[in-house]
Amino acid sequence: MGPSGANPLSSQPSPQLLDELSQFFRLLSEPARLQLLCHLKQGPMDVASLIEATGFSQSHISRQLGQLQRAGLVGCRRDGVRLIYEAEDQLVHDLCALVQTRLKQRLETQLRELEAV
Amino acid sequence: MGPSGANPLSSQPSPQLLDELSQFFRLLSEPARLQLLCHLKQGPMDVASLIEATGFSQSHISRQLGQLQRAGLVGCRRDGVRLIYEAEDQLVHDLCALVQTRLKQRLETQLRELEAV
DNA sequence: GCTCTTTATGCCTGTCAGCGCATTATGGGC
DNA sequence: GCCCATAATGCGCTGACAGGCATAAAGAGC
Repeated sequence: MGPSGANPLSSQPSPQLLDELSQFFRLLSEPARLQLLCHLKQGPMDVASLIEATGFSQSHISRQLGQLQRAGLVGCRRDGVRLIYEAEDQLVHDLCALVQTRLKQRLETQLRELEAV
Repeated sequence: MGPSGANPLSSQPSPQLLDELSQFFRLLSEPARLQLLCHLKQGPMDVASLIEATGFSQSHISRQLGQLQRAGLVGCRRDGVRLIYEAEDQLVHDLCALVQTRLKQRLETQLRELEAV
């Protein structure tokens, strides 16, 4: 492909794209949010359960869920007086799996190098 | 699979894993680092070129490259007096491509919803 | 309508990391 | 050996954001 190829990341991506990508990754860079996503992956949960499961304050949970919702990673519906949140995107799980595999490989490599000495 | 299944992300991941995952994503949550990675994807580059390409200070570039190197995302070799850095991991590109596809889908969905009104 | 529960938000503080400047350390070339 | 170019680090400033507390908003049930 040429120097101005259409393939997005082959040439230098625009600052906007860089920003959006980094903002997305930023969402996943916080253990608390990742934890919420992991809990929601088990199935829809109401806020009270998330508070109990994580130990965070209600305001904190609410803010983090708000961020995740604005990014489209979670959705919510009402059940009576409660809000039931649920994960809406398989992508996060896939990303985590990829990264986890890599972390594992890296550790194994380091282990082998240690043994080689 | 059972409640304590071996499949890592199906049950609740350990705090350590959560931390490592989030730390990895944190690396990608900074436009400057993402930009460096994108430049290096084009091929190995020396630091001076990276400084010129990005406009960041030498100290900043050095620090960011240090972080990326410790994470194994870039490597470097000497060429005379200069250090030539290069991307060492395809994973970042794959992750960015996945996220970019999702961002695109999301925008298209929003567009359709607007048109539907 | 009012009340009570649940969720969202305003405010505050502490912490952390980006970023540049100035300096030090490192390593090639003479 | 010394000098010079290049990269790394100490320092300080600043902005962003996590996180809790207190309060406001929203909505179900009466």
